[in-house]
Amino acid sequence: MNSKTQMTNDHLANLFEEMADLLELSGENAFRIRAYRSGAAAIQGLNQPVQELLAQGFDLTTIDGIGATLAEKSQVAIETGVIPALEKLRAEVPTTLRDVMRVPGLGAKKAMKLHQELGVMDLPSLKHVCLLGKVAELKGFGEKTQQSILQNIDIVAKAAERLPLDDADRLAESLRTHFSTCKAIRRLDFAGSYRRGKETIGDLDILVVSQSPETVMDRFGEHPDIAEVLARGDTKMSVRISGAFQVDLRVVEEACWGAALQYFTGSKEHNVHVRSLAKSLGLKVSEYGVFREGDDSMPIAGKDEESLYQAIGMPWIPPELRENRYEFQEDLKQRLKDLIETSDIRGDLHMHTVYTDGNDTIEAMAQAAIDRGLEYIAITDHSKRVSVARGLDDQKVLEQWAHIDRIGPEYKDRLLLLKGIECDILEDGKLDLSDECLAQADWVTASVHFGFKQSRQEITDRIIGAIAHRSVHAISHPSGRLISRRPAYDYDLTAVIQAAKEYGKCLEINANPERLDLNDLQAAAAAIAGVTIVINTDAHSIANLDLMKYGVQVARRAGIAKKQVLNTKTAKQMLGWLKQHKQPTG
DNA sequence: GCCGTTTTCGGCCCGACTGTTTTCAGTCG
Repeated sequence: MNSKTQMTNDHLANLFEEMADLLELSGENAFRIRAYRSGAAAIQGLNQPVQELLAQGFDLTTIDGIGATLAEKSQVAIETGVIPALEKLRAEVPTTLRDVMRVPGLGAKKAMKLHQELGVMDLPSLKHVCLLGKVAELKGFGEKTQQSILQNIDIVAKAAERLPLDDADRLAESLRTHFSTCKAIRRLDFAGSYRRGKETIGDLDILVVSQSPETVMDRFGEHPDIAEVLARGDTKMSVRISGAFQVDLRVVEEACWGAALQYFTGSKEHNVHVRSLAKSLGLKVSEYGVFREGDDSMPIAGKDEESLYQAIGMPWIPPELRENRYEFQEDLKQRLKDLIETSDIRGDLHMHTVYTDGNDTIEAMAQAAIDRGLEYIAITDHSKRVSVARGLDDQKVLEQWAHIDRIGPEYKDRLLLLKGIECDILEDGKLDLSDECLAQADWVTASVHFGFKQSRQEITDRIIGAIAHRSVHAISHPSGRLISRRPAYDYDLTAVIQAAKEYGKCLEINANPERLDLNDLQAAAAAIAGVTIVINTDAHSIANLDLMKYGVQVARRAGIAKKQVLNTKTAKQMLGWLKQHKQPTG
């Protein structure tokens, strides 16, 4: 990597994660390993690239979890593209052993033992020695371990797959229904990253109150999608459902429901902080409750989450914020008071109809919006460059807007119907429709759908050019990523944010679970800079209008307040905003 | 390796489960 190439925060964090893995394989001190992992997490949690921070002379050691060593290594990594200590480790420990230690049931110690005793280098050579029966002969291993490795080795790659939020919702619903007939259950909820609203879910955690864990686990085992029971104890059971997805069940006593829910909701980093905080107050927090140090007999809190947080001097923290990012900062109380909720949303400013690639008519979308309690929507079909979607040219979009003008009065007092367009930002930086046409729109959101391979500068210039255009109100799905399918194009988000701020334009959180674009960190950066956020479904059908909650979850995770989101305005306020942002023509 | 209204040294969250042990290490979350 040369100095002109960007070193993203993800890339830098990955280097530290690799350091941690290789140190772990080398048998290093566990706390040193943890330091690299939390350093990686801290970097991933930043909403501005480290490269930019360094260029501004920012002191990285002011970041929690980054000390002198990691700051120094970050600087070197960004300047040279490599970390010398990591290069040295790579020469000593095969980096492919990282896959081996990810096989369920194996860890660093066992992976290293397999390497040293049997010459295992990677997953294929691991499979080979298992099939030869050599693993079972190793001290500390056995027949069962060998069998489990063989069973699990092929799902290592698949296990990396994470469920999008809507799929996770469907699975959770199916499980809830499955358990609804189980009378032994007094209380049931989902915890983990699902409850925190992370953009993808790695596994699902179910928490249950019951006097009869046996009955609940038996019922769990009857779910038709279960491929394998991974573990079953007195209170805890783990299964793998079809594919590689894992679901964990934990049965707890009513008295420690809150402590257990808090614990299993995580994040791990949040919990470490909570427990440290407790410890500093002479308390101990576990999934069984809050205890006075040295006295495990009687919990002083933990029946519900509120009491747990109260015991450590904190207000209840919404799950979306539990990432050890902003929730322990001074301004928490104000932040909680203002935090956006799905019920704050009054309009949706990005959706498609049968005019292009949507499934439903304008009238159907309008009625569905009314049914969902929205006060206004903008119809924003594609412009002509998106030919696969039969995008609209000047003439066709004017026809559509005439259609909206005709039917608009029918919805008077029920729904404000805005004439909008999702206008492509072309490869040459121009917009896909004429200025005269765009000037007649109520709402213009601009998007990049093509030319993803252009240079960072070119794409950045295209987006900023659109932001500067007098008819444009917002940029949709600003990064262009599709989760698990396509990375974001290379562009300068910081510059885009600055331009949006300067021109008073909005940046979108696209609520489609495949996009969630901006993501939580990017949205936080935009909001902190003072950019107005708009949360839209990008619906291509009536049903898609229900995706709004996923976009709101992103905003909540970003700590965004109701007032920072454009479409929390009432219809009247929205009209006022549009009038105010109408640029003089000519 | 990080961090500090008890600490610049000496801590670092805590418990369940499995497989291999004969009292526990490793793994997982």
